[in-house]
Amino acid sequence: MNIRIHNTLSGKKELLQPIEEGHVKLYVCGITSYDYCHIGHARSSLAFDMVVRYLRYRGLKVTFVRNFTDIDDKIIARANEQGTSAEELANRFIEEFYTDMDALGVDRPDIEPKATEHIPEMIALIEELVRQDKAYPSGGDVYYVVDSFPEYGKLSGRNIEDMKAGARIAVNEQKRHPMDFVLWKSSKPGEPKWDSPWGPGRPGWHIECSAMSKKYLGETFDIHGGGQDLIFPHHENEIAQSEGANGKKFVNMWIHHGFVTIRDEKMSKSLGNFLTIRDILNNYHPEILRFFIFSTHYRNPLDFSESAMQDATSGLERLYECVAAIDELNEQDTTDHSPSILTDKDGAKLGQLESRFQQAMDNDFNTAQAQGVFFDTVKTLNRIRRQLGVSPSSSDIATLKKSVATLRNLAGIMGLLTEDAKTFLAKRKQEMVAACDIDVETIESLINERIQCRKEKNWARSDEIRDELLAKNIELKDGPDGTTWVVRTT
RNA sequence: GGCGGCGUAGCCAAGUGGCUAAGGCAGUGGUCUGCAAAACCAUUAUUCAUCGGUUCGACUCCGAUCGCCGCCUCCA
Repeated sequence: MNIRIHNTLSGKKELLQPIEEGHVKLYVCGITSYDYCHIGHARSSLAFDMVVRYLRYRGLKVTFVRNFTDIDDKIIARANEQGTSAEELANRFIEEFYTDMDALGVDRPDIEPKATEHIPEMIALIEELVRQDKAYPSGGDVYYVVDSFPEYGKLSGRNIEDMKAGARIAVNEQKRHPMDFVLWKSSKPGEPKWDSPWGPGRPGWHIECSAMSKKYLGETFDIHGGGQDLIFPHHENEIAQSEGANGKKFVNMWIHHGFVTIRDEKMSKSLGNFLTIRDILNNYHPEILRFFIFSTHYRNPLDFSESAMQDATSGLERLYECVAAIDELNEQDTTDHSPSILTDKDGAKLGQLESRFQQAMDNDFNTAQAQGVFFDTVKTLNRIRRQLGVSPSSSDIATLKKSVATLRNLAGIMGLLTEDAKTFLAKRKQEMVAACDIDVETIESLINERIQCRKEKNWARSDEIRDELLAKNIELKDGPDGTTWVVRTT
């Protein structure tokens, strides 16, 4: 096995070599639960869902931990706005998160720890840092001594002096050094609080991941992931905390995915270009969103637009059309006597489907390239299917069916082609007809009228019917087995 | 200002120094069709932002320039 992953720490692709043979330990930073999830969260969940599925498909055992940040300033502020408790608000949006994840078909991680359920572990870690003089209490808060960790900045490629020069850090009287960051925050009246050796308060944001990853995956583990915006300061601070306290390397490989943009700008509420997962799923099938997200490599920015989603729709339908057509081939109609029409080249192409897929995915989970392999295969399958005679060779049919089974299996790693193809297409068609100004009965009666006209060679009326339907976005297709119709998508 | 990334056909998007620069959408020609559509076949980048350098050989490595984006404050 030769899985190579881009490691943010080194800036290079490195061979995945789990510390424990055959067992990958993965920690991903989950959501802060104070609002509905947006399409960027969807990308994160889907990317790591794909990573885990692929590693398991490759025969590795994966322990996947993804946390919930269920206590922090934003949660407290939002709870106050809504006249509710931080706990109630956080739990409500965790439920909403699960609703979205289930709709997207994202598998649950093995362990989903919540920050509020690991306060003792965090306090223990902070105490250890204080004991080693790598942290100091100050006015009820506890701060990390950035100067105690010479490698501070190694993940994000910056150094303490440069950052001080950046001067975007507000001066805080409590801190000895402006880059020192908070491990424990004293609570103001009315805020949620836990007892600690430094008085009542709550944990700082970064400490939870250090504490929980240590508890569930150990002091050193294989992969830590998240969005690119977490590199600094979140992950940088996690490294400082964990390596400072444990005296060991924290994480071997760091995976960071890119952003989703809208009109080439990062989504933000102030710009009003903010789209939630449920906004998208109201208009698009979850597999279309998955197809779109996996059409670009996970580290690249991904620009959301209606037209990009339309492309994704066309692409996914093309895959499903191919699968549906081959599903429909009847093995009863075959004969062992007919010669195979497969060329050596066709056979080779189909035979290489899985290895080409693996080659793409082994190379830093290149889903875009893997999708290319799917389409390449579909092209071959379509061509062969089209060339089949009335009584095709049973071995050819078997080859087609086997290829489709493989295709489905591999696409399933990205959560694609998971539905029955015929059902998927029929459902799509139904939804689209609903959006048209015409019903199925009318369409079919017009088609029947047209069939009659065509028999009588009344082309004028025949074309008139076709144009009439086309005006309502219904497109007719005259095939050897009669006339079928589709809803036009433009 | 510091750090990181990106710039490949009309659009989207792969490309792990050397074999034909994947694939999708759109376009064009053909097969099919009464004519179409769909499907299938063929075709569409002598060239990878620009300029230099390393090399027998660079889209791929190095440097500079231009343009775009992100992080440096909560952020997927």
